Amino acid sequence: MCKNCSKPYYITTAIAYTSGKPHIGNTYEIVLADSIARFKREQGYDVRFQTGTDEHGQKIELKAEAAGVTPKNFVDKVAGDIQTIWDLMNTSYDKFIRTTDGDHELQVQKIFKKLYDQGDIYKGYYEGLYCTPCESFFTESQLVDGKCPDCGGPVVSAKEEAYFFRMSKYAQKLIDHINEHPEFIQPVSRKNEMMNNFLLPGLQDLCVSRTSFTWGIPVSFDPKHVTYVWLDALTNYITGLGYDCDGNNGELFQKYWPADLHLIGKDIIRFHTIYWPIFLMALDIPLPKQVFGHPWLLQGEGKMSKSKGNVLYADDLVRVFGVDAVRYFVLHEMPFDNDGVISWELMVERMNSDLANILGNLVNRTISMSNKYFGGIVENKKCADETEETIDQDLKNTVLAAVEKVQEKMDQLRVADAITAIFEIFRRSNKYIDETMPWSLAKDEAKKDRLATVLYHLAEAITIGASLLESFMPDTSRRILAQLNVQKRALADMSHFGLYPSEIQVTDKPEILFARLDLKEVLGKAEEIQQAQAAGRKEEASASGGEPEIQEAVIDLEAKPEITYEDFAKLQFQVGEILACEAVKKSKKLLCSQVKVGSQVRQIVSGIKAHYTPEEMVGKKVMVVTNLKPAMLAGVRSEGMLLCAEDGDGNLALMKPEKDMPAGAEIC
RNA sequence: CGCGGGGUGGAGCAGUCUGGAAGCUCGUCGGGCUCAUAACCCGAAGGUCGUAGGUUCAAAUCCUGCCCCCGCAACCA
Repeated sequence: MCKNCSKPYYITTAIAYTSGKPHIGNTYEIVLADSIARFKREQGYDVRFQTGTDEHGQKIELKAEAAGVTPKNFVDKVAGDIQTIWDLMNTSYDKFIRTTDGDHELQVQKIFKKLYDQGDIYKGYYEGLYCTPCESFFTESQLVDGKCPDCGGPVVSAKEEAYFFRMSKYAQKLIDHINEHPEFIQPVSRKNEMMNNFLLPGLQDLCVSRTSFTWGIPVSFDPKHVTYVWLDALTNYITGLGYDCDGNNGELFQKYWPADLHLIGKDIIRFHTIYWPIFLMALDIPLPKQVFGHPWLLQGEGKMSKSKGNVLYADDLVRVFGVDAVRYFVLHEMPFDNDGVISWELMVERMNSDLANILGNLVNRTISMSNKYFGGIVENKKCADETEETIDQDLKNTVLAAVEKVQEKMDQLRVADAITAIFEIFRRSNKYIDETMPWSLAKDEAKKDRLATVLYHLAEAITIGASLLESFMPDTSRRILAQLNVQKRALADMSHFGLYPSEIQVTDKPEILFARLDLKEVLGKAEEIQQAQAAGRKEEASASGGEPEIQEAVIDLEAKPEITYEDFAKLQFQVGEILACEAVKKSKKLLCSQVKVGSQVRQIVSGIKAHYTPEEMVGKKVMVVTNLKPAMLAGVRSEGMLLCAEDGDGNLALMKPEKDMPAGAEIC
């Protein structure tokens, strides 16, 4: 009877990198996955939903060092924070895997060994240009004027021993698979991108080990190497199910693999549609059925950045709007294959218009009328004359059509469209109230049965709508159903309108589901949150006392190591006069100035195009570092550096002498 | 010619693959209603679908050139 019953469905998100707190864009992915997982359960599938954290790598090693803790302590903290946010968002994952889990690490080692033994992984050399003090490799194109882009020091050709995966061996097989399974990469537009840019030109072998850092899973047979990112991270999808390289796979693996859906950000599609399938082929494991690269959620007012203090975090948003409103927002506002926009203004608009007005108010007015006219008893009197019957039928049709449409859209992973379809029910219900005018019926005792019928239809429509809402706004769904005093309607029972039990008593105290918000107040809160961020969440010691002054943003920089006077004396600063200035062609940020310093004129390139026009640069006397080694920027030689002050928003101001001084004057 | 995404009424988007009367939500204006969270319902105004060409009986949709915006990358000396 139930065609999907106990049919397994395995869905995963990408594992979050534990280098810091995830912002709303990261959080979007888990909420999206959750809504799909919940809906699949609703459809009768036996769902397994896995998420987790990616915890290795040099970046974490360095961050932990900077924080003065061990890498393990560092990732324990961040992974905890991430899981807390996932839980706050009410996501129904079954497994939270961490790449530092013992069983994962063990399997990664075994997989590495197996692939090595069968010849897919070979030992070679990572060749490149190496900067010794930075302990980093660079490619030719990364170098700046032939020097290390980080420290400006010399680089030498060097080889680092490393293990590589022979990608080319499986390329044709993968190309065939992708061609034969057009649904494999979603949205389809991404498929061509992968084919044309990576697969067809020929795959390069992938470096899968490193010796330059130690925070990773050691290669069992060559412990100075640690497994490098993708072989470690991607395998979480199988190790989390109890995959065993020796063949003793756990029950979960047998039941749920291959995965039905890997939900990931569009930035890592390449790894999931090329490297991951090839690893699986090498291990002789079936490929996942579908990889969906979702778009990004972008901040309305420019790019999110920590220094601007405008990064949106789920917990901050939840404090202002509530969990379900934030879920609604990210799900609804995110189109299928374009990036979505998020801003405080848009969230307030959605909150007020959709959630408070259309949904919350509908539930509220319906329950209020039931109480007012029938003491809260909802009863289907099945009373309608011919014209009334037409109106009723249209309501029913709309509701049943929405049920169909939601399923159709969810099958295509078009979550935003599915939500829109649910709201069709609520919109139509509001209209139904106007068409039937219950307050008018209530004035005529003879129309009592018709009135009861109208209210019954509303209760039924709302029950179906609220039940559908469970996948997207679980808590709201539960609260509405509780007010109507009914159980959630199963999806399988939604093909008929009118299953709401007759003579039910609804609540006599309708609760406000979503209170309308005042935009100004919300923007005020947003301001507070931004300031808290900008202040680095520092406790403001002098919170009490003192007169409020016009506040200047606090900027605290990470302190650099102390230097000696000798160090300082190596620097030469002079006043320079800008004689001419023009934009550097083919560059977005650079201005090229001719600067008079003493008797010389030197050419200096600066990344200040966003802040100064070439015209206003001319004539300025500014502070110049004159003994900096010349460098090539965007193909233009730069012989020094103009000094600027930079505020927390990235605004720049050139440093000028306080009194007029001749070009060439030493600054000391 | 670095890679990619995009330019549709005031705002945010759909529609483009598979040409055939320009759609949705919000906002604005007007009207209706009063059960309800000043919420709900109806109507209207507002777009030569970035631009210039081309193909076609027909182009937002296909083709070509150009302009602009946004990510990434590279160059923030």
